[in-house]
Parts: sequence; structure tokens; C-alpha cells
Amino acid sequence: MAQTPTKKEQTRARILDAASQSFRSNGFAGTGVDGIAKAAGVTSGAFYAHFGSKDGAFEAALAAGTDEVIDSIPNFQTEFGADWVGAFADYYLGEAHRHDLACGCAMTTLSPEVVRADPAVHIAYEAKMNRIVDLITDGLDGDTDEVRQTRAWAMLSTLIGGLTLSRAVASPDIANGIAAAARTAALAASEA
Amino acid sequence: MAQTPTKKEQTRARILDAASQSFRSNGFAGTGVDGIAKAAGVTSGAFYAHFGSKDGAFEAALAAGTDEVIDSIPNFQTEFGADWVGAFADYYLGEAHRHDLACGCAMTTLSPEVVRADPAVHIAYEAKMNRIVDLITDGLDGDTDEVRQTRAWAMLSTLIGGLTLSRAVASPDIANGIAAAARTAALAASEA
DNA sequence: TTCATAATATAACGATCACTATCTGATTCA
DNA sequence: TGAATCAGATAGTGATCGTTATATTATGAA
Repeated sequence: MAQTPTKKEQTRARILDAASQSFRSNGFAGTGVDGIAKAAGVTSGAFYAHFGSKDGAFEAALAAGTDEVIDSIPNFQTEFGADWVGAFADYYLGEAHRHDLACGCAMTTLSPEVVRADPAVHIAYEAKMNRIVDLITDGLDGDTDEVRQTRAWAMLSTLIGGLTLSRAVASPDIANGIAAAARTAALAASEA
Repeated sequence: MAQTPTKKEQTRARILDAASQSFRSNGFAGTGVDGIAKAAGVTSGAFYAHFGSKDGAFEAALAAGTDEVIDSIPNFQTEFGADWVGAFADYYLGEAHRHDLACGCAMTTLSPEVVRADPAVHIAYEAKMNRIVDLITDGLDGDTDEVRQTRAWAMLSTLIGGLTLSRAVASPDIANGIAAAARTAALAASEA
């Protein structure tokens, strides 16, 4: 099963993709349903048939975005071994990721939106973030699981904050400086 | 001069206050001009007489919000001396600040909005952030100014990311854990 | 008191918002 | 072939959006 996706599944995927990109780029309130539909090549009727509401699409986009992270972390860990945190930080704070808001990491772009969202969204977000932290924890050193989890949260905080700051400033030089500073600090946080 | 503020100045201050709170709580796109005016006890006519546009009010709110940080950092440094970073992190990641979005630090709430804003806003934001980093730099150890600035950016990244994450999760326990992890990492980043 | 001006209110503009009721066209199965 | 089902389109709802032109009120000088 789940071989070739049906036409309906393809349409849903296109809408979800467009929604994800717009929510990340423009935020929840800055995103319109018609805009999502148009970007997906459908009308709002199809949007509502698939997601029911704008909130519903946001929750789906949030789940999909965090799942991308969940999928990617083991890849970094297997590909780069003990140096995976450095490789991850390089990607996370790299120019390509900094300049690509629409397809960038959902943790950075959507977390501020989650802050404003319904309690149900907070709960769904927390579940995904716990999963992400557990995966990171598996790849860190540290005597106890608690210590490793603390390091994982610290590392994520630094990456997300650094990415946000570097995206907000105007000059590339300063953005590079912030990225480099956050990279070093994220690595240090992951090791102590 | 600048003794008792005139009525006009008081009105402007009330509108700016309402705008600042709404932009931080609801984001730029989630904020309406009429809502700002109503919260300030005026109508949209007064709003446009004072700020010209919604963008204009955002820029003013951003400037005012970052100025709050600029004013507060020297206070922390003189009041707490060598331990000022710890005190600042305590405040920044403390429960009170985490729960107060409307009056919380503009760096955390408005930076994601700046990312989406016009180039002019990026430039104004960068100028303010440079000032903030310079003030922090003055209160840090480190052989060269460049090292201290790097530490300042790293510390800010960790505080902002940690505050965002702790606000986005659902359970107070996890939020506390994130705050504690970010506090430790921010302190470490400020010292190395 | 009168007049000019500044500060704010009022009312409206077109555009867009999230959303829904209804319809069309294609597919599926009997 | 015919009926049923379903994906998606169409067209519209009232509400709210940012903004502006105009009207009204308050203020201060002469």
C-alpha cells in the first residue's frame, strides 16, 4: 500500500506544501486561505475539503514541519557520526538555510506562531519537540539522560535564536557573525 | 523642556503603548489599527495623525521596545556587578517574563516579525541590536572586543531561542526545563 | 470674545478576510 | 449503461482590513 499516491492525496500534499511555505514565510495571521489555494493550483473549495479550516491547515503544517526535523536528525547522526552536531549546526545556521524562509526549519519559523496559538496546538507542538529532543539526546554525551536532555534543549535554543537573529539583521557580515557565534555556542552547549 | 508631557504627547504615548503590546502579543499581521486605537482609547483618526501608517507604528514600537533593552542592560550591570549576566538571564527566562507576552522583551517577540519586514526595518533593527550588543560586550570578559561581541551574540541567541521555546510548549515542567537549560547555556556562552 | 489652528472623531472607501452552500464533472461500481 | 459518490470549482456571505477625506471639537493667541 501507499504506493503511488492518488490524485486526492497529491492535491492534499500540494495544498499542505503551499500552506507550510506560507505559514513559515508570512506567519499564521499573514497567510490567507485563498493565497494557499492559489499557490497550490486549486480553489478554496478544495482547501476546505481537505483541511476544514485555516487552523486545521496550520496544525497539519506544523506536524509536517516538525516531522521533517524528526526525520532529518537520525540522518545527520548516521552520516556524520560523532561530529553530527557540528554538521547539523553548519546546515542550520548556513547561508542557504538562513535565506530560505519558506522551506526552512519549522522550529524557528513556527514556534513564535505556536506561542500565540490554541492550547491544543501547544500540546501537539510539545509532543513533537519532545520527540526531537529525544532524538538529539540519543546522539549526545552526558552521564544521565537528564543531562543530555538539558544539553539538547540548550543546543536547540541557541540554534533557533541565532537563526532568528541572523535573519533579522540587515548586513550579511553581522548575520555571518551571529551565525558563527551561535554555532560555537550550540556546539558548546551540546557538550556541557 | 520635556517637563510634563502635553496632551498630544500623552495620546501618542498611549497609542504607542497599545501598538507595542499588540504587536508583541499578536504579531504584525495579527494586529489591527482599529484594535490599537480602541485599546488606546482613541479612534483610527488619531492613530494615523500620529503614526501615518501601520508600518510606521511598527517601526516606532520596535524602536521603543529595543530602547527598553538598551536602557535596562546598564541597570543590570550596575546593580549586580560581575553577576549581572546571571541576573539578566534569571529575569529573561523567569516565569513572569515568560507569561507576559504583551510587555515582554521586544527582541524575542518582534525579531521574527522583523524577518518578514521591509529592508528599512532590518536596518533600524540592526542599529538597535548593535547598540544592545555593545552594551552587553562592555559587561563581559574576553581578551578582544571581537571575542566579547561573539559571546554577546551567542548569549542573546540562547536567551531568545530559549524564551521562545519555553513559551511554545504546553506543560510548565518542560517550560521550566527549557528555561533552566537556556540559562545555563547563556551564561556559559557569555564566558566562553 | 474671536479667529486660526491643531487634535481627534466620524464615516466611508475598496480590498481582502475566513468560510459555506451549491453546483459541476469525473470516477466507480452495479 | 445508469446511478451513486466524491473531488473540486464557483460564487457568494458578512466581517474586518488599512487607509483617507471630511467634519467636529479643543486649544491658544490676538
